[in-house]
Amino acid sequence: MQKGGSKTAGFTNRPLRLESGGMDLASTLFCGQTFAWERRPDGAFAGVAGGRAALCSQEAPGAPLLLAGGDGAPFSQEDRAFWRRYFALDVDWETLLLRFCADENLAACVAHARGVRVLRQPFFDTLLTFILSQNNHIPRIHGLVQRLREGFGPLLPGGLYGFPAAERLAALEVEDLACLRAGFRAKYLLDAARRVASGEVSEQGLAALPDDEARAVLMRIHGVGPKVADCVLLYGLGRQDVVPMDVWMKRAVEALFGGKMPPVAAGSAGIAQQYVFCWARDNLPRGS
DNA sequence: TGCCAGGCATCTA
DNA sequence: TAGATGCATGGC
Repeated sequence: MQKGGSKTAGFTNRPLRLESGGMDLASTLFCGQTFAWERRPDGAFAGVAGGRAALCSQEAPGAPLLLAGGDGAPFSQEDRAFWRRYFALDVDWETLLLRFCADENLAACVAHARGVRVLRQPFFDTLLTFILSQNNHIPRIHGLVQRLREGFGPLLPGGLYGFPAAERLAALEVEDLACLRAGFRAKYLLDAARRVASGEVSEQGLAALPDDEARAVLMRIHGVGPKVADCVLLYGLGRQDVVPMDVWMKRAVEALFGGKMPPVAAGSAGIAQQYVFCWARDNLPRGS
């Protein structure tokens, strides 16, 4: 993105500047917690969240974020509040990281990925994404999410497609999703959409429940097990004390901590796991 | 060309 | 109730 006014195709309005609080934008967007962003040739990142599209760039890790929207209008206060919340810019990360660094091994993970932040993603977007992630490669998850958005999501200003609404998906049949090439996951998407569209599962309802009960409600959805439920709780509902243990995290925890995580500050175990994950992905050989 | 992926549902003993 | 197996597809 060019300074002083984005001219990147489709994103034409005046950039919104947000202090990043030490965030490394590229690491954050590509550490495996979201599949809704793509890097453009000019180095900026185009992505969608909650029915909004944005082009986001950063001069260097830790520098302010510059966001451009696609409708040509200035960002509203509501937009500003949305993106600040999405990027978790209201969190005191330095204090949190200091707490993590009380443990020697976890400190090594934090040092490896200090600029990674846990995003606050929209609930339904996150649910769809992690249903698609099961038993899948990260590159393929990207492709599935992209086909889902482009096939069934709304066209947003800037030329990107948002995630489809639950009501839109709920009206479809499995055959309608054949274009996704999602395999057995297609019926899981529809079951999730129908339960959300009917109100049986809602962000507000889950927010009112303790972790265990919220997890149980999510696992009523066909295709949602403990791992997907925990990822939705962590990334989509801001339950930062849940601990999603995927393969790489498990390997890293075994390699670093002898099979169990060190004690971390209450309310932040999930975030600590994200740092462990980044370390594992970059330090452990595939298939180990 | 074959293995296997950031799981889960279903079957079977 | 725990362990084994199948699932669709495509990256590597």
